[in-house]
Amino acid sequence: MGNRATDAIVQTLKSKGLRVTPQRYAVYANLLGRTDHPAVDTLLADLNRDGPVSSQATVYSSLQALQSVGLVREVLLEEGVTRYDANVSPHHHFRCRCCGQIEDVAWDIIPAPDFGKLRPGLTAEGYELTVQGVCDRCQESQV
Amino acid sequence: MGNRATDAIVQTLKSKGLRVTPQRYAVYANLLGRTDHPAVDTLLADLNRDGPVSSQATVYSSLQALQSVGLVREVLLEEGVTRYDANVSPHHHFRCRCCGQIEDVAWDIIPAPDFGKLRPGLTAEGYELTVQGVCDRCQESQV
DNA sequence: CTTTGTGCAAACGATTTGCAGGATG
DNA sequence: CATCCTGCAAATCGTTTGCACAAAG
Repeated sequence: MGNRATDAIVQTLKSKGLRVTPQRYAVYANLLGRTDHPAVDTLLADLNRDGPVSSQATVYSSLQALQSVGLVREVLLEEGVTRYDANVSPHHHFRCRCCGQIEDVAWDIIPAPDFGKLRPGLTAEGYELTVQGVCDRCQESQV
Repeated sequence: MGNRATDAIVQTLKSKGLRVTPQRYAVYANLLGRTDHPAVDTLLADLNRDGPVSSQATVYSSLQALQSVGLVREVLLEEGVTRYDANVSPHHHFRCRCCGQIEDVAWDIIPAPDFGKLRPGLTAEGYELTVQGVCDRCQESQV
């Protein structure tokens, strides 16, 4: 196809020193196109929906490669599963306690923490907020 | 021994409708006595330091029972491990990126989030901040 | 052509489960 | 004494690893 978006992804991967393979490309492109921070099994199923694209082990290794160059980050909000996010700019997360769905929350929902209140000796480097609640879909089905 | 602290723990367990067993008591008492939010293997090793007190499966089931009545909560800050916390009053967490150590952070390090900035449809019920950084011990050993 | 990635299957570690015997209320 | 808990071992689930073959630069 050679369209702009495709090229941009290829360039990004190359600029980070990653070899561009169909599998790695597919993982990154898929993650960029969604904001629900999928776990590996979800991601893999989506990739292979129309014919085989990648294997489980390769998805794990692709994610590790992408993560090591800062194109992808892990999101830990659920027991037993690691989710992945291609949005590496700072943001918070909302998690629905019914369906487990996760979505992004604007960075300015809180001001910067007052790190002066940390115990002396601790050096803060970053922070992230997790909001728990109920999403609209679950709210309806509950009533 | 029948001292005050012991009785208080027994009363707490009973008041929540939990049967008081030596194993369950040991798990809860141990968690109450520490603030490092141990994982199950750590907790189990500590319990059985001086002779056998409980088994792995029982620790898991005790934690589940304690959690279901709100005496204990899970803490998810690390890949692959679930940690447990007997401090159920609201507080945030600090995690050292070097040693993985976790400690509590005062609730008032941030003001309440501006939930008006959430996407319409989301109902917030709670929130929690995670601060990442380096602890004093790691800072020294790094230099 | 040299290096790195892929994919299969086996290995692994944390957690869960089935079940027989034992303790609790 | 009926109910629930314990502990062992086997099962499960997400993730990692070893290795032979294939692809990328």
